[in-house]
This record gives sequence, C-alpha cells and structure tokens, in this order.
Amino acid sequence: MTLSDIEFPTPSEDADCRPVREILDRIADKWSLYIFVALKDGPVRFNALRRQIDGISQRMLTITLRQLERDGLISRTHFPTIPPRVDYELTAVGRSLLAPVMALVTWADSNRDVIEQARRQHDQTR
Amino acid sequence: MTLSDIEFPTPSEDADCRPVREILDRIADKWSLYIFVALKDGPVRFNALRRQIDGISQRMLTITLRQLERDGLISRTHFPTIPPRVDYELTAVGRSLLAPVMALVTWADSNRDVIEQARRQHDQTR
DNA sequence: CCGAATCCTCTTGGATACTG
DNA sequence: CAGTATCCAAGAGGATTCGG
Repeated sequence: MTLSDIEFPTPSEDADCRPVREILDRIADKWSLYIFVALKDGPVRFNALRRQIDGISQRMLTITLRQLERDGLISRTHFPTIPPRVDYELTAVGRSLLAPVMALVTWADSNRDVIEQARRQHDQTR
Repeated sequence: MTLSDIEFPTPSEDADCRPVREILDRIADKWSLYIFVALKDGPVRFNALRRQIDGISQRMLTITLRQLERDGLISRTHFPTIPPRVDYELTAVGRSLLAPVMALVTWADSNRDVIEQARRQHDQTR
C-alpha cells in the first residue's frame, strides 16, 4: 500500500474510515504519545514512568496505560514481590508504531523554532 | 539527528522539551490530523473541508484552521468575490509534516484489525 | 459562502484520600 | 510501590443564531 491509496472520506469509504479514526484518536490523546516514547528503550516501572512523563497525574497514567494495554500496544507484568512491582513494555505491535511516532517527535523537535517564529509573527501582525 | 538523540525528560532537558510538547499537543488534537490529510492534495475551500471531515462542526473547523494558520502550517487565501471564497492550503512547513502524519495514518489503517482483535480478546477475558 | 458570538453540555483531568 | 475511589474545576466542543 502506498500513501496515495489512503483517501479520506469519499462518502462510500466513510464506514471503513471510522476504525482508523478511533485508533488515531487514541494515539493522539494527551498522554499516549509520551508513554510510547518513555517505553521505547524497554520495560519501565509505574513510578518511573510517572517521573519520566512530566506533569502526568497518577490517575491519567493508570487510565492511559489501561487503554494502551487493551489495544494490545503495551504489556503489563506484575511481580508479586513486597513491595509490588509492575513493568510496562511495548508489545511487538506497539514497537511497530514507534517508528511513525518518533518521526512525529523528530519533526516537532526540528521545527519548533520555525513554528515559534510563525506564531510571534502572526501575533504581532494582527 | 537520529531517533536515539531524542530523549524525553532527564530533568535537565525538561525546559527544551516543553516547546516540543506544545507542538505535539497541537498536532495531536482532535481535528488537526484530519485537516492535514484533507489538504494533502492541494487547496480546499472551507465548506468542502467541512464536508470532507466527517463530524466536525463549523466552530471547530474555524478554530482549528486558525491555530494551524498561526503556527504557519497552513495558509488562507480570501477571494473577495460574491459569494466569498476562501481557500486553505498547506504551507511548505505544513507539507513537510505531511510525511510523518501520513505514516501514522498508514499505520493505523494497516493495524486496525490487529487492534480490534486485541480489544475483543481483552474485553472477553476480564 | 464564510464565518463570529453566545449558550450550554459533557468529557477530561487534577487533587486528595484511601487500599493491598 | 502500585494502584482505586471520589469530588470538582476547566475546557473542549456541539447547537444555534446572527453578520458581511
């Protein structure tokens, strides 16, 4: 499949399009991207994730991890030690998503100056 | 720059990281992605965009277009005809973002079956 | 046709306190 | 350490109405 095969919604393809939107909406929520990046080098424990992702609350970390687990993108390993330990890790499918995600992150990093300048220019023009 | 150069937040890099997050949050909002895809083949008029992006309200289309314009990712051309006509188009910077975005869309399209199966399996297990 | 403005709803998400 | 439960505020976003 090539990029040009992906056509958004001529009405007839609309039904096919919905699952894709569901997936994109999940990926594009507030925290999923950052969890992905945080897990890119291997398993990470719950509180380590929490420290690594600046500003995320315990609640949202839990919720987002559960959703990603449900989608089969990350796996959860519970060690019944005392104190308990839980590792989160990308699955094979999750790792296959890492390339596009990192491409986005790389783009954002490369273009932040351009964008900030565009904003300043826009704000002072009006 | 390679992918491995992008490290998320060792505390010392935290300040550098914030602009990147701002940009990602913009890209990853509910509608920006779809506007990008809709504009990938050239200029599109306001109401054509509205029809093309299923479910978007006039309000959110306007707001999202304004934000993307402020970031220098799309341009707006107003033809003072009657009735008026306004074309939206990706800028050069915007087009450079198209590749990573389409990679994501392609991934979502290729993996929707896998994800839906993972969801069903997860939901029936518990 | 292309919006701006208002109103109102519902989701998102933070703060806090409590369990195993 | 790794959660769960509850409460509450802020903002996203839809519906509708009006203007150029």
